[in-house]
Amino acid sequence: MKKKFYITTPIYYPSGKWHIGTCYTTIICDALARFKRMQGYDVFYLTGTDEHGQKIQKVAAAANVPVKAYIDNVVGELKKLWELLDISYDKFIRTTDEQHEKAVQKIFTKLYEKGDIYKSEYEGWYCTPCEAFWTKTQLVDGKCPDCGREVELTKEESYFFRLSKYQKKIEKLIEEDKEFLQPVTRQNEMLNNFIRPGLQDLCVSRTSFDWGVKVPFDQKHVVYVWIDALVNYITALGYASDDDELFKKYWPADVHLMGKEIIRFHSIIWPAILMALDLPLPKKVYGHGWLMFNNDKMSKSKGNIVDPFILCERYGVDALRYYMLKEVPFGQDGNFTNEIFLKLRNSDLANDLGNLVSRVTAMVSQYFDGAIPKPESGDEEVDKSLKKMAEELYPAVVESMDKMYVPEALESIFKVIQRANKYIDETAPWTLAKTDEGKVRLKNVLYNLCETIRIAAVMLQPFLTQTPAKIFQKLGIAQGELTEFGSLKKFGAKIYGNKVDKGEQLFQRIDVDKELKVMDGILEEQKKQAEKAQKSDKQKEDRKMENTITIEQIGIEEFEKVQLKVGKVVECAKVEKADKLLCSKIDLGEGEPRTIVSGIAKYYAPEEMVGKQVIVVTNLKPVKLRGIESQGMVLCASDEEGNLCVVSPERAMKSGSEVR
RNA sequence: CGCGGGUUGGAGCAGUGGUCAACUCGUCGGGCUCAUAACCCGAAGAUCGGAGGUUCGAGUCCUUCACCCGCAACCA
Repeated sequence: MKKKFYITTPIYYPSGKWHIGTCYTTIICDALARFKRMQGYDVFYLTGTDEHGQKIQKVAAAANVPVKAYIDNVVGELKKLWELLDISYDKFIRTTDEQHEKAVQKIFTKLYEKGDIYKSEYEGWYCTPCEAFWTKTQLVDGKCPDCGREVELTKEESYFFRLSKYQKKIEKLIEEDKEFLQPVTRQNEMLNNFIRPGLQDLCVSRTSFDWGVKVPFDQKHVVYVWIDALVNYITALGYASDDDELFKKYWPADVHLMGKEIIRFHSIIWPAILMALDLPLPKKVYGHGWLMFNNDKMSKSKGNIVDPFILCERYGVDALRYYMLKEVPFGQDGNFTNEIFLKLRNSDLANDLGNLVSRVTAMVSQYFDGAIPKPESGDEEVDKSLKKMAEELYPAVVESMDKMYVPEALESIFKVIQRANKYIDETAPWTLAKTDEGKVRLKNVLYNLCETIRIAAVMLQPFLTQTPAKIFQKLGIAQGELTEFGSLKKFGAKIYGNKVDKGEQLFQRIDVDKELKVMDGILEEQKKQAEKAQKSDKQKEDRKMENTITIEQIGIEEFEKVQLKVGKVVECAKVEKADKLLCSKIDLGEGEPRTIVSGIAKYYAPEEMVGKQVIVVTNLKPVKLRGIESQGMVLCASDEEGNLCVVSPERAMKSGSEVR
């Protein structure tokens, strides 16, 4: 029986437009999946979308579209994107699939019956600002241990997963199974930051929104993301359904691949859920780095997203796939810039690979009338060296791929391509062609080159989806035995006699400077559109808010409850161990200046604050922030990107002046 | 001292005690003319963040300082 290989991407959240960062994980998984398939594994490659939750509900409401219709549209685009990028997934799961929803309910019920999910009734102390529940023993002086504020006996009942129960087992798992969480640097991060300090039971239901899977035995609750989303990896295989053949066959997963931001959930919560279900754990959770754009985190609001559709249309799918697979050091953050993208496409794909194929096919046409010659004489040293490299390529790539070092695998392949280019210089076919004796030798040379190209093309198939087929076509090779890994064991496939077809260039060279300007133009256009869209979204959202949530109108007497005064900052210092906090002493004309902590350290230096007049809410309940009691609040304006600006009186006023 | 990572030629990076500090891009020079102004060869360019220490010997180990970046915390 074939060995199985089950690989997954995370399920993506369809709250907006898809961009190049979305493609990264998926392309890597695709390359791994294709590689394993070619190796003869029985591969199951899963991807999909996580479609529940409050945010989706809101976004859809803002767009004034029924939730499901909204999602269907976005998911449709995602599927188009995967088609464009030749993603060979075996299943696309949506958490709104009936099978998934039913299975989630069964899983939830099972965990509940087992006692690993319990209802927290009236014994949870809830800190509203922290959105956190605490047990009585966790409270400090009856207050939130996090922020020191009052907590309330919550009226919102919730279901909890007993994550704490699995703490020891999770700790042991990560400490002992070094293969489980990769790269290793994440292991300590998880252990020190999350596991050892103690795992708290996890709230796994909500009543605050209803776009989700209903808790079967308590309809006003909706299953929250942890369970709903994570279990997709098993429900997609039919776990807890009538037909669990796939589950029996493929579980446990061989690799869950994801971005580093969600490692925590996959390495802690997910195994705990599986333990609770008495199921085997995935063999590996691999967190890769992020793809940065011009060294900036990809963000939609900045409008700096490269549209993959445009990139593929202009430069080809393979160029994009190549970039993703080759340029980003695995496990680390990578950078995407248009310039590097274009340069890499030129140097590797056009110059090395494309040009090699071009020059070789040209010579076969010119010297042998288009038929690949059969070698007649023995090998010389150069031949041996070339052949050796070509023959050693497959094992080398396997080794890299087993470690998931995709860039390294591609590097090996391109080493061979470069070696072939060098081989042409060393053998100088154009000189050989001039004499009869040389022509005999020339047969060997050109055959060796064609065969090397064939080998490289076979190896490239998991990574590039268009180019290898084009190369085979140029060499007159039909898809079949000679395009499979099995044909790589020895150099010398029977391709002589094949008619080559020079045809079109594989990759047209690009004038980088010129093209960069074009791309800047496109980006500029996108930015404008993004801004426009944001504005109209905002408007829609605002309108919606008015209709539904309606900000409560207040009378003047309510406003007067808030006491605002002008104050002057007399002292200001950074709060230790806090990035965002400044602690100021503010004179409010009360004799003693007040101590007020504000989250503006990112925008103001302490010395810059001293002497400034600010508006202070003076009758706010004091609150402890990082151990300092803050006796009020400094008013600030903030935009949607979070930029802050303190509000000052337009002219200097006496400290303590009232503001109304 | 919350946890972790980083600081190596113009850029990006490899290198966990011992030959000339590797590779890619860029720069400069040369070769070739089959090919997509491409390909091949060669050269220049690094006191390996600072200081101290261990050692016969350190980019590599230890101490310390500085700066950068994640994660966590924090934003009344």
